[in-house]
Amino acid sequence: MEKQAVTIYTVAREARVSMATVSRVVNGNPNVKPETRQKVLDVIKKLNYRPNAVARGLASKKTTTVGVIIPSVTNPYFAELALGIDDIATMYKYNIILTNSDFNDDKILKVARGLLAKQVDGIIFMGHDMSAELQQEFAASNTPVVVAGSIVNDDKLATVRINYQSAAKEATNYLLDHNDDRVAFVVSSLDYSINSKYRLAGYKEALAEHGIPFESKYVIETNGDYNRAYQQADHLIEQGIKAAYVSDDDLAAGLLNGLTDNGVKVPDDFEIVTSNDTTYAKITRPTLTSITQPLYDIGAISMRLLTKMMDGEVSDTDDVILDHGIIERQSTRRG
Amino acid sequence: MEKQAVTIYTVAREARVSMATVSRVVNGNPNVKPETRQKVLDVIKKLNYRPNAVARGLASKKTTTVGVIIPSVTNPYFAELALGIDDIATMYKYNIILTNSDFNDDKILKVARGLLAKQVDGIIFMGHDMSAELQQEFAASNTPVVVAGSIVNDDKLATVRINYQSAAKEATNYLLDHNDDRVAFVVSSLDYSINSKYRLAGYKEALAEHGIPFESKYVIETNGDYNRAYQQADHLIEQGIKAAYVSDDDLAAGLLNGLTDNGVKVPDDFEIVTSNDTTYAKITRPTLTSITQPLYDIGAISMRLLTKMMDGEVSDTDDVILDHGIIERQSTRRG
DNA sequence: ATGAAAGCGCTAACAC
DNA sequence: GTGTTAGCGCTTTCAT
Repeated sequence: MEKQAVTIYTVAREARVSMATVSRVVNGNPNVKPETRQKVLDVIKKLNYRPNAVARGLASKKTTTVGVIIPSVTNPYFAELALGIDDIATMYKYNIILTNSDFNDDKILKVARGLLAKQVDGIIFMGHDMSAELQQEFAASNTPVVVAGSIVNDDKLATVRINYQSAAKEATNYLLDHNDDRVAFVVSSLDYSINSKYRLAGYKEALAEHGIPFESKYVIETNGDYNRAYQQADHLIEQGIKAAYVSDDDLAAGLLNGLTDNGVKVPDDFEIVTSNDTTYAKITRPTLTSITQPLYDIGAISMRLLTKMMDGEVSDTDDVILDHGIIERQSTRRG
Repeated sequence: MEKQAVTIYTVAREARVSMATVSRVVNGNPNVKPETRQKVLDVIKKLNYRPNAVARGLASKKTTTVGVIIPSVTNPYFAELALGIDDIATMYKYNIILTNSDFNDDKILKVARGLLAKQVDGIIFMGHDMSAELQQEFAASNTPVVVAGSIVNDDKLATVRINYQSAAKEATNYLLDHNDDRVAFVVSSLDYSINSKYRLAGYKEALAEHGIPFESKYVIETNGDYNRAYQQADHLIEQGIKAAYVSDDDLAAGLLNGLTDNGVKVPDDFEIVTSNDTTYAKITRPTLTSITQPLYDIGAISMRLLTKMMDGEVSDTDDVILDHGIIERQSTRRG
């Protein structure tokens, strides 16, 4: 079991210096005479010495590791956010402990505690709302946390995102402008404040601007992913719905395919605008008109913000709101 | 900076026992009198004590963390493998350090070294081949490694996968049986032995069985992902190709959409069989006929095998070969 | 059943 | 510029 046969001490002896000097060399501390440094470097190479990050973490109280809580790696929205997170983390030499939360509060709490036990230097949280226990856990830990790509029920946490309310409003308006007066609001769940509070408000604003009364039967909760949305397609048809603003590309793809497979022509007989402009929006046929948002950047900026917080460079936790837009594709009619 | 104000020592003093006893309680060691255990438990709860995993890792030389090297989280093939890995890891109480490798050898080497420095107990490697340095790094570390969902140029490593050669052969035969005598072999890169050695061999076998000579112009390397395959569609058309066996769903989706957008009817004028049966194969229209393989299980079994290796329960590293099949969808003609 | 004490491999004062 | 010396918070013999 001599997994770590060669330690800083071995190197020190072999190079005839103290372990402190070896430590300085390894950490790039300038207070080392060039010759000494070279001598140590030679021994390190010769012995193939590798610093033990665990020991270092214990001594320095920094693990250069951040925890990332993600609902699902198979959802392209979160996967694309993760890409930006990962790149910046790599750039700043942080490792990432990635934990799937499945949108399950119990699991989230468990993984969060695990992350804290591992002494991560910071946490990126992806997900739509937090249990009271989780909020408390984060607050008590005084470990920096940033919420990426969502807005949650805890305004003490920094978030990096777009303005979901105005995005939803614009998407709905776009549909309403096409003389679709029966526009549905399709979301995974109204339990998330991002949907029930912000997107829904945007949807209602657009309705109001067009003088169309809000009808709750046009609010659809899929309570699931692609397949659930697929199955609900005929339900929407029965309701006489002619268009939909959808909160997630996964759902939009499901709805689209469900409609198509039921003989409904998109966009001629039904229009769809989705929210995240992920690969799903480009792979489907017809392609999906979508809110555009800089997914990669949201991830990247979240991570960058976190590095600043971990370095104590930033105290205020103002939200970072990025610009969004809308891109017209084939799931909506022109003009 | 009293991040860890309460340590095992704090608990010990408060409970009027030694830290050894607290350690026993925390670790479920039976050699503790019930009353003592309860007393300690009470103090732990009262102080909200949480064991420091870093200190524990240093003392025990086990981090209960495994490293996962993944080419890309946004590729559904790897994302679906990751799902199985994650579930079993959670079940066995391991955390996962997830590192994106982008199929880049330098980056892979760096992340692998980072993982080893962090003293991970084991590594799951996803990717198609390994540099000599990486192989050496793994060999020298005596950290258990299992390769998930591929076959690589290092037969000392345990792998969990399907038989790629016979899968490719069956897919090609399926196409050839439809009287498509101009069947292309489309892969990302022949630099990977999974493609150049195994899948290509299967493709050639099928050709031989049908008495069709192998022509290298029917071998297409995309050197890229969805978009690259999309762009190559017209090139395939020009070559007079009528069908294709594709090594990755990402590429198959790109090819399909490229063909469709160029006015080529799939499956009437062109047939496609893809390899991984991921969500992509179900989301496209037409849907994609595909080799089927238990992606989730491959991930899960890889992780389970790794736990056994980490526990020293297993020494031999025989490959685990799972069954594959083929599912007919809309990208091929019936009969 | 419990405690004392010696590390695990490293960082970080502090001294010279 | 370099060495000495305490820890970091925990596990793990070894006694008792």
